[in-house]
Amino acid sequence: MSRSRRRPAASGTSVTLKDVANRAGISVATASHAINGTRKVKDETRDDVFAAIKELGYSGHSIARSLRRGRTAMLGLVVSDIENPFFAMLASHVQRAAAARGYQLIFANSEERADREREIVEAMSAQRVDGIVLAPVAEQNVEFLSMRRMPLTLVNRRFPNVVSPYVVVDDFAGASLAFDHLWNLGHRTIAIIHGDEHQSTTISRVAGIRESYQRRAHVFDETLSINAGRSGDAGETGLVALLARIPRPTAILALSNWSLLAAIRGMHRSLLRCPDDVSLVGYGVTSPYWVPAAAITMVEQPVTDIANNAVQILLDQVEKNVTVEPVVLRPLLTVGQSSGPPAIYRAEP
Amino acid sequence: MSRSRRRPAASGTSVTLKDVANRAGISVATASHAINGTRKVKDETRDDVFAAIKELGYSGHSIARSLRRGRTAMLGLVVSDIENPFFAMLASHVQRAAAARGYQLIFANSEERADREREIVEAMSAQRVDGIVLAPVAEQNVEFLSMRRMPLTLVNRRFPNVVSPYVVVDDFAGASLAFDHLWNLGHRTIAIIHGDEHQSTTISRVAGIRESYQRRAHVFDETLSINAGRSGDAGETGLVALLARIPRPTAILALSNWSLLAAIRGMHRSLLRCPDDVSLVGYGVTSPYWVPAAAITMVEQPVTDIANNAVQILLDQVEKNVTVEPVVLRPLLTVGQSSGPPAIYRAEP
DNA sequence: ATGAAAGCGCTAACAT
DNA sequence: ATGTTAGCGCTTTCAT
Repeated sequence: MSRSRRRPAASGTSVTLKDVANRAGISVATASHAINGTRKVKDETRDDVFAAIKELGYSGHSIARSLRRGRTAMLGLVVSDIENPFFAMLASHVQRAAAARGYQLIFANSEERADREREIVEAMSAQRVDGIVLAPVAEQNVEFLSMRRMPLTLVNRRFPNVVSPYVVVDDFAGASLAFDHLWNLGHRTIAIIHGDEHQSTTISRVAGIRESYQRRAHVFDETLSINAGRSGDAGETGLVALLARIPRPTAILALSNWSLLAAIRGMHRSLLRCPDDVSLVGYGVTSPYWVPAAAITMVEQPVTDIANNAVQILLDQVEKNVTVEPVVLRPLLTVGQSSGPPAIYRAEP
Repeated sequence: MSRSRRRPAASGTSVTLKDVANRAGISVATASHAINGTRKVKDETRDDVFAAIKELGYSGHSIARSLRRGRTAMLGLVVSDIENPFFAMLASHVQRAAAARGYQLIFANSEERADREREIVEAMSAQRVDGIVLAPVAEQNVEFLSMRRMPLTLVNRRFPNVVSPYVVVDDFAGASLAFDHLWNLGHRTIAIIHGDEHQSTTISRVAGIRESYQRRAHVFDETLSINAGRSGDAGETGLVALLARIPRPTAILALSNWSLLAAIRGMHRSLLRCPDDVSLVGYGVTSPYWVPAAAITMVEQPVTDIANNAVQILLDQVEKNVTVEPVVLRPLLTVGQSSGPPAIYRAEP
């Protein structure tokens, strides 16, 4: 006898597994097993189940499944600035990699703010995502997640004092690659524009430049180095001043996406063209809406590899409960049309 | 007596509401009500509950809550190209608006492909999101969601034959705005670059141009119109050809983000500068990594308003079950440094 | 090869 | 003001 005195879920006309089982004339257990392939089911029964599914338009209830299984099949992705083409591309590829392995992606933008990041990781934690890919802002939020045993993979930046799997690019090597390219072309007066000096990426890249000079028994002229930060026009303004010097730097090495933008604008304002007036090498990603491939000589961050590796080692933790090793990827120098020998080697004196 | 013969959820050491209730020496009902404020609880008891929560590090289980309540507090966002700065900004603002109202955001990128879009909406549907903000690709997928009674708000594009709430910008008015600006400066030979001709946005914008000519008893010279599509360099190449014409167009009107990029590249290749050689007006969004505000005269899509309205009318459907009216926003012309009177009005003949 | 039924952790109707 | 408990829809153990 049916009492039905409770009608909590606003389930509407939602069709459940029980409905499917009834329609197929079997038990919910068998229906479940038929769907998931978790145990042998007679072919005929299985066909009945799928027929019923189709007829009723059943589509499963992943919330109920998650509650029972203790897994949500959802991953979190936290980026620090979705308008930065690097993170836009990262989001795109992480989402694709996650989907390919049966996971949905919850996405959020911390806007480089530690408090936003805290809210986000707490919300994702409460939402019981199975793991998080995090482009971290504040060390303390990483610790919060570690404390709660949340499977975690850091990308882009990492913190020396925090043990957590990460996927980064060898920025020291990348900067050296760019420097060697310019040096071998004959450049000796190279302007450097870099991002926020507190970030591990900037530190490694600048260290790479410094070491490249040392290796050649040269001194790194600090006055040729500009901090473009991550917003504002300090980089652009600084570069304009630098390009007005005599003798003028023969090359510009922009060590981040934002720096590259500053460099392009500064050159434009100085009415200089590359590679004729000055060579330009960037560091970051290429994307149609941003810098088209091969237009500018670039140290390319392998964003697809970063995304794939991040998802891979995150799911290794989630599914196999395996302790994973950090991944350090090699950047690649793509020679484009923006760099060439310094003018002095060509025509005029 | 405890039997505990089942240990399904890999819950680890997860602390539940029951633990909190035990610790506070009360029932789970009271604990629940204290947390949610769903009924009167004695102040002292309430304090005990929150003390217990803090001590045990309890953080709720939104999966269980979702199952019981029939709501997930999650919204879906499907964009067609996350690398396009318009959608990157949209994602950022939709996520923020959703978070402000207590909703998490599931995000996905359809890459302009109907089949990807289908997978995505099916997955989100199975995930029981409470509603979806969709930048649609295929009409049929919109119908699929309508059929399943999924609360839905379309953005950017809409389909004439589908009834579904939407938030769009008045593209007809926006194009007229841009045209009037150029016309009033004295331009009469205006090159048009637009996006994919099958999209409703392109159709409205081009119609706006056409009508603007008619209103002035002029004929729209179709040979001045270029289709830049949404990728490739057709726009750039077409523009270079157009700018080689004699007499040269005195202005370029780029009717989409992608068209604007094509225009900038085409001008660059033609060694022309704006506004001195030719005026340029764009249509889309401004963003530091893309086109900085005020650098280029632009019809700006009010992306923050789009996002806020989309979330607003989506949640009106979800929470109030209200039938909502579509929203048509007015675009805004921002005059920047890229447009001025045609050269003929200034110095040379 | 299949079923019966116990919960996953929570909310809320029905108690007191 | 608080407690008891059914049940959201599913997976999975135990039993047949």
